[in-house]
Amino acid sequence: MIQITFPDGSVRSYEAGVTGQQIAESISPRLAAEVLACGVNGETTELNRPIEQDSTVVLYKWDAPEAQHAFWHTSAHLMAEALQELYPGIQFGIGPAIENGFYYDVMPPEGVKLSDADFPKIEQKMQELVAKKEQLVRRSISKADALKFFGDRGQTYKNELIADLEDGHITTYTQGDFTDLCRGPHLVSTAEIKAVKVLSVAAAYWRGDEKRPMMTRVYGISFPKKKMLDEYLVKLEEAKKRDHRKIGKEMELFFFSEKVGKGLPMWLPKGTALRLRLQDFLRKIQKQYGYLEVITPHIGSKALYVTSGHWDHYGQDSFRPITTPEEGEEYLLKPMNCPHHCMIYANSPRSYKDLPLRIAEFGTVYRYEQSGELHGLTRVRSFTQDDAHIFCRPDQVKNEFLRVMDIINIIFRALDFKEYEAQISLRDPNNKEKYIGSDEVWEEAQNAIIEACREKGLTAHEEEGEAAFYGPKLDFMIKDALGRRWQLGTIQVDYNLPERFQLEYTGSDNEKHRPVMIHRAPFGSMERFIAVLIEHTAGHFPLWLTPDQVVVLPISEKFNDYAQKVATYLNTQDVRTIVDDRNEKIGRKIRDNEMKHIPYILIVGEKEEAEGKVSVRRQGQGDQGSMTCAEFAKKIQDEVREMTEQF
RNA sequence: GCUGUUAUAGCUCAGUGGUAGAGCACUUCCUUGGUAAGGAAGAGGUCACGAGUUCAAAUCUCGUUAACAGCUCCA
Repeated sequence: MIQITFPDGSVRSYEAGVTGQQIAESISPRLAAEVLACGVNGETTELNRPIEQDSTVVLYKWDAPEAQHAFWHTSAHLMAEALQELYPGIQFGIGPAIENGFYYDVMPPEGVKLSDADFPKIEQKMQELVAKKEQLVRRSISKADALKFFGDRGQTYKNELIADLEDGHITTYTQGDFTDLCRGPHLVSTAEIKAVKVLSVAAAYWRGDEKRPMMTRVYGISFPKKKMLDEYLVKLEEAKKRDHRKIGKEMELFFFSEKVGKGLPMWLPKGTALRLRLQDFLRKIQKQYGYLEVITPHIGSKALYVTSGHWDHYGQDSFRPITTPEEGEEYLLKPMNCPHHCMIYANSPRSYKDLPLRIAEFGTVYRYEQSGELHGLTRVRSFTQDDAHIFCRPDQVKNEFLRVMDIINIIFRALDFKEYEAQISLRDPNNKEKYIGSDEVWEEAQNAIIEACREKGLTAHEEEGEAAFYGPKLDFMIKDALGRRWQLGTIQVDYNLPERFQLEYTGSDNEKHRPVMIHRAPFGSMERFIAVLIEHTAGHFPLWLTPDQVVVLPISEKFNDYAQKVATYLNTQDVRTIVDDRNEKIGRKIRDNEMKHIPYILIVGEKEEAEGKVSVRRQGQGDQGSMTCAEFAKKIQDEVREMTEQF
C-alpha cells in the first residue's frame, strides 16, 4: 500500500501501481469523468501512469492550466496524425501547446501548400480519428533506436531534435499509426477531444532561426465540449471589434498616411486631447513625486551617441545620420532620451544633497523598427515616451524604485488595469561577461528590485538572461484584445551610462562618486499605452479622459431650456455638454459617428421635464433608466472618483 | 527583414477580360418629434502606383508601395 496526499492535506491509502484515473474513480464518478491529467509530486503526468510510491497527487480538470496544456498538446499530436494521413511524406518539426490552443510546425511534401481551404478537410480527419478513441502509449526509447525509427520515416527535423537529447531520457507517444518524439504529458486518449478548429497557417523558421528553412505552422484550438469552442470563437470575434486600429479610425483619434511614411502615427484632434489628458494626469503625479520636467531637442550630434554607446550597437541598423552643409557634421534622430538627460545632469556640479535628481520629459523618439514589426500604435517608428531618469546614490536605488512602483500602481488603478504581469529581468549568471558593471553592484541592484517587489506585495516572475546589458529591470506587461502581450511600464537600473558620461557627485566624504541612473516610463509610450487602453475600454474611456463626455439631447427645441438647465448643472461638475437644438433626427443623431464613442447621452423631453429627470443612455451598455441630474452627477462623480481615487 | 495574404466610394465589401457596383455615411427634399425610423432625388472612384500581355485589363503577368497574420527582432 502507498499513501497518497491530496492538495487539501488529506491522505488516502491505495495499492501500489494505482493510476490517477483510478484515484479519481475512488473519489467520485463525476470527477472520474471530468479529470484530464494529474500532477504527481509536482509533475504533470498521464492519468494512466502507475504511481508506485507515496506521493502527493493533484487531479486536474479542464479549468486547470495543466489540464489544458495536456489537452492541447494531445490535440497537436492528433492534428499531426491527421496531417500524416492526408499528406503522406509530411515532415514534422515541433508541435507544442500554447496559451490558447496549439500549433504544429510541418514541412509539407514537395508541391503541397497548406491553406485555409484545407482546414475543413483537416478538421474532418481529426474528428474521424477521435471517433477511433485511440490511446496514447508512452515508450522510453534509446537514442540509437529513436534516430533509426524517425530516420526510417524521413523525419529529418525530428532526428535533429533527437541528436540534442540525452540518451536514456527519450520518450515517444504513439496513437494509432502516429508516433511522435515527445516528453508529454498527454491525455490518456484522443477521445476526449470533442471539438477542434484549425485556425490559421503561417510560416515560421525552423527553430526560430531566420537562416534555417521556413516551415508551415498550423494553428488550432480544441475543447472538451462543442459549446466551449463556439463560445471561444465568439469571444475572438468580439475581441477583433475592440482592435485599437479599428476604434482609432472610427473615433478619429489617429491615422497613418502612406505619404508621411509607415510607422509614423498622425494624432488627430480627438486623439491628441485624449493623450494630453493622460499626460496631464501623469504630470500632476510626477510633480508630487518630485520630478523636474525638461525639454530636449529631437536630434543630437552623432558624438553624443558614440559616447553613449548606442552608435556602436544600433547606428547601422537605424535611421541614418542627418548631414548638414558643414563638412563632416552629423546628427541623429534621438532613439531615446537618456543621453540628453545625462547632459542635463552633467550641466552643473552635483552634491550628494542634490540626489536623487529626477528629470522627466515627454520625449518623442525615433527608432527604425523592422517593417514587418510595425503594428498599429503598439509598434511604431516615432513615439513619445513618458520618460524620466532618476540619478541617485546607490543606497537610494531601492527607495526610488519603490516610489516609481507607486506611480505605476496609481496609473494602473486609475485606469482599471487589473490583469498585468510583472517581470524582473536579471542577468544570466553563466554569462556575466555580457554585462557591464561589477558583481557587487549587480547583486545589489537585483536584490533591490526583488526586495522592492516583495515589499510592495507584487508577484513578479524572474527571468534570468533578460536584463539589459547595462542593468536589471522590472517590466509591466498587459495583453491586448487578442491576447498578445505588450510591455508598457518599465523601470531599469543603469550603471553603464553614468560611467560613459563620467557623471559624478560629491559625497559627504568630499570625494567624487558615480551616481546610479534609473530609467523609468510608467506608460511605456503614449502610443502603445493608448492602444492598450482603447482595447481594454473598447473606446469607452473613463469620463475624466474624454473631452466629449456627456451629450444632452432634447428631443425637440421645446425642451431646449430644460436641456440647457441640465447642461449648466452638469457643467458645474466639469463635464462638457452639447445641446442639440435641432428639431430633427434624434435617432440619427444618437447613432451618429460623432456620438458613437461618447460615454453618456442624456435624452430630455416632456416626461423628463415633468419629472425633473433625464433619461440616461450609456454607450455600449444601453438604457440606464431615468434619474435626476443630481443622481446622474453623483453617478459620474463616482465613476471618476473610482478611477482616480488613488491619486 | 523573412513567408503568406490583401489593396475597388468616407466606412464595410461585391465584382473571373467587354459601359464601375451594393449597404451604411454624405447633400437636398418629403414623412416622423422618443432611444441606431421610412421614402424620393443627388453627389462621390486615375479600381494603390508603374510596366507588360490583349482589339479590349479593376480582372491576367511582372515590379514597386502600403496594410494584415505569423516568424525573427525590439535601445
